[in-house]
Amino acid sequence: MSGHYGLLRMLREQGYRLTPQREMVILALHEAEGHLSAEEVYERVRRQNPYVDLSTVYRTLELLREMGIVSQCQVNGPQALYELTVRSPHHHLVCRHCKAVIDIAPDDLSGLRELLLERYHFKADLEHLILEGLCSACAAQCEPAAGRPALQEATKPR
Amino acid sequence: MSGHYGLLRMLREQGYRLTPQREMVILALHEAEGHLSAEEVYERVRRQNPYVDLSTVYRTLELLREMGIVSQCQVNGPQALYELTVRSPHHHLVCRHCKAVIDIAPDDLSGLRELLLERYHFKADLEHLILEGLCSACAAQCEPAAGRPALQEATKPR
DNA sequence: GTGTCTGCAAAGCATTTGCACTCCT
DNA sequence: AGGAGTGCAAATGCTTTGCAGACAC
Repeated sequence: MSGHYGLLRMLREQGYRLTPQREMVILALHEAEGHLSAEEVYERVRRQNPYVDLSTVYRTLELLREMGIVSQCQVNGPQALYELTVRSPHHHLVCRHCKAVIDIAPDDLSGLRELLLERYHFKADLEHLILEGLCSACAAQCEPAAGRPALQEATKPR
Repeated sequence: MSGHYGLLRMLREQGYRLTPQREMVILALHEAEGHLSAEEVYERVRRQNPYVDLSTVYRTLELLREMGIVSQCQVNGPQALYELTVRSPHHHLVCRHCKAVIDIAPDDLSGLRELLLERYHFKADLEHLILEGLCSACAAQCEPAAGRPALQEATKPR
């Protein structure tokens, strides 16, 4: 797919109005590299037209999500992140301690996908996977010894 | 595993204080069948001691989450849900079409765990994994042809 | 005794909503 | 013309935080 015009047409075809605000939101998502928060979409839209309101951005993102044009995910914290669903697959490892996000290659999950397909005949949607755990730094800091679930050294009580 | 006493001991061993509030939070989670929201933990704790504060529940849940005793997930809406990680390991494949839940063996994920550890030095918490996708029946039924899940027919503009 | 932990109250943040006006169709 | 869509402002809901006092150690 070349541009965002197809997405704009989809709005029309489904009976929604094609407003400048909606076009700017779609364009912002289209030009973005990765995920954007509602606030980030808002900022990008504002550069084009400072009179657009944040609530309009939220309403538009919700509309696009319902239509399946946009996917929404919660990576860290309360803030939802949005992205065009036409984007290529990507996966994240999120450290439960320092909150770092590590991107991993899609190929690293192909083994799991095949295993689930062969053994359970299950077609897993691994297009947008988020796995929690400990990054190397936090693991070294928290689990110098072998213990299964536990932290060994006291992380300093706050 | 008999009770929640081991978890209480873990707090002590890691240098945290063992308070009645923390004990009640752990007990509430231990007695719960599945996931609980912070508010639900709060209500259960309140039945034992009406003077406990909601903020204490939040602080305790955050502490337990950092320690890996509790897992946190966002299922629907903004509200986070909590659960003891010892409940696990339970892995599920959830069909996005028929909602069927398929349990899978923990061993099936050991390959992925090792891969993430070797390649990214990331200690993944795979104790409680939920993967979405299509079960064999629905896959045959729904996607004989192309990939993307199609958009629905025009939902009526509100 | 010491410093962590708690209750209380208030703030913070992301998101939603009511309403009158705008403007796409 | 008419109603979907918007801007504005205020509200909502969940979660966090500052602080003084309480209590586990």
